[in-house]
Amino acid sequence: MSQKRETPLSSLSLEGHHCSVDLRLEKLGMVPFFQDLSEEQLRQVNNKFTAHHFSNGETIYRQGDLSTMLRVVVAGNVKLISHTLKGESVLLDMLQPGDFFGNPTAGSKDVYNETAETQTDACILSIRLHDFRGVINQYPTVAMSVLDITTERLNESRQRIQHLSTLPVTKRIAHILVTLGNKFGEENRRGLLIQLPLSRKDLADMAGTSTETTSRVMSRFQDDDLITSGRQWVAIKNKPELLRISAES
Amino acid sequence: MSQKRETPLSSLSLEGHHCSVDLRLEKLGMVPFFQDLSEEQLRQVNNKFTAHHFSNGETIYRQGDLSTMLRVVVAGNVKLISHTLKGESVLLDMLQPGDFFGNPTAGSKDVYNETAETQTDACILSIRLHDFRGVINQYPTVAMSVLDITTERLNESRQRIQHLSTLPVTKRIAHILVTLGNKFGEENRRGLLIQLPLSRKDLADMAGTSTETTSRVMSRFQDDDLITSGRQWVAIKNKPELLRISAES
DNA sequence: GCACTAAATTGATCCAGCTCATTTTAGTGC
DNA sequence: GCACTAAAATGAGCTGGATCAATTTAGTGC
Repeated sequence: MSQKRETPLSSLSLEGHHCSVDLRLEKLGMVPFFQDLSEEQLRQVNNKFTAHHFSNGETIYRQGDLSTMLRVVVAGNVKLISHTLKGESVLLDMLQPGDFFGNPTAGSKDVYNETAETQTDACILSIRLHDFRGVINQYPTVAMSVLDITTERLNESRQRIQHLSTLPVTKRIAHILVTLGNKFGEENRRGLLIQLPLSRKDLADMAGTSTETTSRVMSRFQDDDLITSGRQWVAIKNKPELLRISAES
Repeated sequence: MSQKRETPLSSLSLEGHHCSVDLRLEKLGMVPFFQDLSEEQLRQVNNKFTAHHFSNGETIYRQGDLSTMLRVVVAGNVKLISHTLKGESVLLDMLQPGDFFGNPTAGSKDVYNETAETQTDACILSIRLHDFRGVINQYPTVAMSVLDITTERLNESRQRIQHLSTLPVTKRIAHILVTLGNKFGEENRRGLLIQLPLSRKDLADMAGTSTETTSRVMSRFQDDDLITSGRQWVAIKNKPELLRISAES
């Protein structure tokens, strides 16, 4: 494990055995919507889940696949991407341990309308939708919690619509950086490092713009000493100023 | 009621008394997420609701107001608008009888992050969030149904993000027209009339573009005989072609 | 039928951001 | 330390759609 690493990102180096039954129960209790369950209840729910390890860059499911499972990130990061007919991609969400993904209420004929791809090595739990529906029916607090999270995501999504409709690229990117900093940031000698492989392309797909434009904006931010960045990583040096930029009229 | 009406839109002409207790119970059973309840259960739930009549153009609540109620459209149309700092508006959703709005899981300190405004005369039912939470806990099928609808809205919202990020204005507008046609369309001698006051500004706020551009696009569609339109109304004459335009590569 | 008004249209100009093409560089493996 | 490669940066030119300004028109009230 003494290979030279220049990236400031800490590697997960998740081995297969890290994604085992042992880890599951412990982690499942950390998932927001299972937090209110008792140990016994948790153990029951846990039995319905299976764990899988994915390497960096693997596809978990593809847009258009039949939606049969609900999944939960236990370790690592997952990105949800929606692909256009002509191959452009839109990055819908970046997930963290504890986040669920897949359609919680899909019927037997529904398909995923996005592709899920690991952004690091990752450990993912899956439960069959049928079983999850059972859990929801049995534990109202779980249902409430899932509804909570989904509503929150809807609100975020609507905010993004607003930004795409009304803000110029610079502000959109500034806002995205601040959001990512809040969600994935880790204080560090370089500043607030976004602990996540994050390319210009990823940012562009989040901001709804081209990589070139993203690169130009990032260069400007770097010149103004608001960020530092290298390949696939970004650290925020001046969050207040970025926030100001994203919100100024 | 024999006033001259040139608009092809049928007016609701909803009087106050149309929005009364009498109407409530009947309508409440039509709301998707109460469909599975028995008559007795429905009556109980019904007691928690209060009915209000709003005239065309009234504001039901404002972005930033404390979120205390969940609301359901019984009659008429409601639009959800998000306002920018500098007064631009984004039309988030157009609601129909049966649709709920307001934040179903808001905590005691949450605020609405959009403004709700009637687009016609309207009858609206309200339930206190606390009471609604009770209903959800008591009836898992209601919780499931609300989750269902919220998930569906999230998916729609994400599709819109994709369109804003990747499609040119013409295709976005074509797609919006088809969607509105499917949701609010009524066959008519003019074609598929969108039964809803719908200005160029409304369309522009949905498509994330300017009224002028929207007007130009609509003029082109009219020249190509895809639509007919007047003030605040649009009828679709060739849906297949609009659909083709919205999806072509 | 006529006058009135807000909605819609149309015109002209401009620029933010896209596209295409090329060069530079950060990070890795050896 | 050096070579290699994919990511990032940069340049130049072009265009979709915004903006500003003026005109037309649909629908209503009288």
